[in-house]
Amino acid sequence: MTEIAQDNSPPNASDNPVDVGQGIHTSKQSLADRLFLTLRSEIVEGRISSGSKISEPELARRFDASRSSLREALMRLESLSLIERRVNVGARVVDLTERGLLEIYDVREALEGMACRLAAENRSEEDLVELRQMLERHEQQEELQKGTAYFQPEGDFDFHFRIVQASNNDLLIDTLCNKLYYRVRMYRYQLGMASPRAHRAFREHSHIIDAIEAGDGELAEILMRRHIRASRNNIEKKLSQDD
Amino acid sequence: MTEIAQDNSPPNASDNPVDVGQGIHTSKQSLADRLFLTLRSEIVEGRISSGSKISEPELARRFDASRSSLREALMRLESLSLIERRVNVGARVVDLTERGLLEIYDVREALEGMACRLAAENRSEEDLVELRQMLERHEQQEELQKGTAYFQPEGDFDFHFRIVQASNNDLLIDTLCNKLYYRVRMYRYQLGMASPRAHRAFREHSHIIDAIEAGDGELAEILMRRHIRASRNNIEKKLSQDD
DNA sequence: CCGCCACAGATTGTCGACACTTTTATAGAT
DNA sequence: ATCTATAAAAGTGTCGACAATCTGTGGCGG
Repeated sequence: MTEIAQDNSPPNASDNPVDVGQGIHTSKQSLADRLFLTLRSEIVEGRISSGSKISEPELARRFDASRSSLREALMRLESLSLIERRVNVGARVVDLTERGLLEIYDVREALEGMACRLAAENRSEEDLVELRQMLERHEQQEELQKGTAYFQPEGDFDFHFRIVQASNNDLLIDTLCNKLYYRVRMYRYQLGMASPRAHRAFREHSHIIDAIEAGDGELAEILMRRHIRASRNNIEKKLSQDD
Repeated sequence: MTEIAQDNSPPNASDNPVDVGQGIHTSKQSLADRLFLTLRSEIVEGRISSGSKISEPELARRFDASRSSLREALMRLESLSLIERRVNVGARVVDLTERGLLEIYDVREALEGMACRLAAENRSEEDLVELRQMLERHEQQEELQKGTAYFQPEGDFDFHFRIVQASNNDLLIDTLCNKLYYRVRMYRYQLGMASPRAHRAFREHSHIIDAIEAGDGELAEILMRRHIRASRNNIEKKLSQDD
C-alpha cells in the first residue's frame, strides 16, 4: 500500500507562493482530493506510464481507499485530459503523441499571447516587481551553469506561469495554469526536452517583460507568440530528425 | 420524478451532424452520462437558475437515481465550470457576471482566432463546401426575416462551431466546442443577447470564410479576432448602459 | 489453420448505508 | 433585542456489496 501525500507540491515552480484559484488556504481536502493530487504527480512524472491501463480495484487497494473516492480522483484526472475513460471499459493514461504536443503549442501560442497582452494592459506595480525579480533569479542561475541549462525547463515554466497570472483573467489562468500546464509538464518530463534554446529563450523572456513594462500589449503579444512558436519549431525539427 | 432524456440535443446547432470528440457513435452511455446531459441543458437554459444551491439528495430523488451517479454528473458539470463545489458544503450553479462574460470573450478571441488561422492553413475541400453551404443557409434566413434576426444567435453559434471544427486541432476543438461553448450558451440564454449586429455580423462571417478559402491564415485570424472583439465591445457598451 | 461462439473471470456502473461535517433551530445569557 | 452556545437536522464524503458489462480463454465448426 502506498502512502499518499498530505501536502503535494504546488504547480508553480518558484519560491514565492502564488494562489491558483480555489481561494486562500483550502486546507480542507477530501481523500479524493489527495488521491487526485498523488495520481496527477505520478502520471505527469511518468511513474504511471502513458498508455497504460488503470485498474480501479488495484489502485484502490494500493492506496487503501474505496473505489468511490478513487473514481472521483479518476474523473478529475479525466477532466485534465491526463487519462481517458470509456464506459464499461475503464481508464487509460493518455499517450503522448507528436501531434498532441504540437496541438498544445498552438493553443499555448494563442492563449499565452493573449495573456501577455492583458498583462501589459493591466500591468500592476506588484506584478512588474515580481516579474523583474524572477528574471534576475533566472539570470543568476544561467550565469552559474552556462549552457547546461539544467534548471531552465523549470525556469521557463516559472516564466510562463507568472505572465499568465499577471493577465488578471481568471478563465485564462484556470485554463492554462490549472489544466493545460499539467499536460505540458507531462510532455516535458517524459519526452525530456532540455531546451538548447536556453540563452536565446532568456533574452526573449527579457524582451517580453520589457514590453509588458512599457504597457505595449500589442508588442507583448507578438513577442510571446514568437517565443512559443520558436519553441514549437524547435521541437518539430527535433521530432522529425528522430524518425 | 423527472424523466431524463435518452437522446439529448447535440451541441451543434445546424442540421448536418458533426461528431464532437469521443469517437463515432458512442451510443453506450451510462446513467451518469444521461444525468449529466440533462442537467447541463437545465443549467445552460436557466431552468436551474444560476447561483442556486444544488442538493444531491433532492436531485437524486427527482431523477430516481442514486447519489453516486448523480455525483458523477455533478463532477462533470464542475469540470465545465457550470457549477462550483466546495468540500463538505456542496455545489452551486455558477453565477453569471459581467466580468466572467468579458473574460470569455478574450479567451474566445485568442482561441477562435487561432482556430481560424489553422482552418485557413489546413483547409480541406470538404470543410470549404460545408462552410459555404452554411453561409447560404444563413443568408436565406436573413432574407426571410430582415432585421429581426431571431435565429441569428444560433446561426452565429453555428458559424463559430464549424470554423473551430475545421481547425483540425483536437485540443482546440475540445476546449471550445465541448467546454467553453456551454458557458457561452448559458450567458446567451440567460442574458438573452439578441445581437443588433446581425447584418454586420453576417458580412463579417462572409469575409472570414473568403480568407479561409484563399488560404490566408494571417488575414483569417485577424478578421475573426476583430469579429469577436466587436461583439465584446458591443456587449460591454450595453452592459455599462444598464447600470 | 482460421474464424466464430460460449463460458468463466475480472472490471465497471450503480446502489444503499454509515460517519463526519456543516447548517439550522433552540435555548440561555448579557 | 442581540449575541452566544448547545442540540437537532440535513447534507456531504466514504465505504462495501451487487448487478450489468466487457475481456480473454477454450472448444467447435468450417
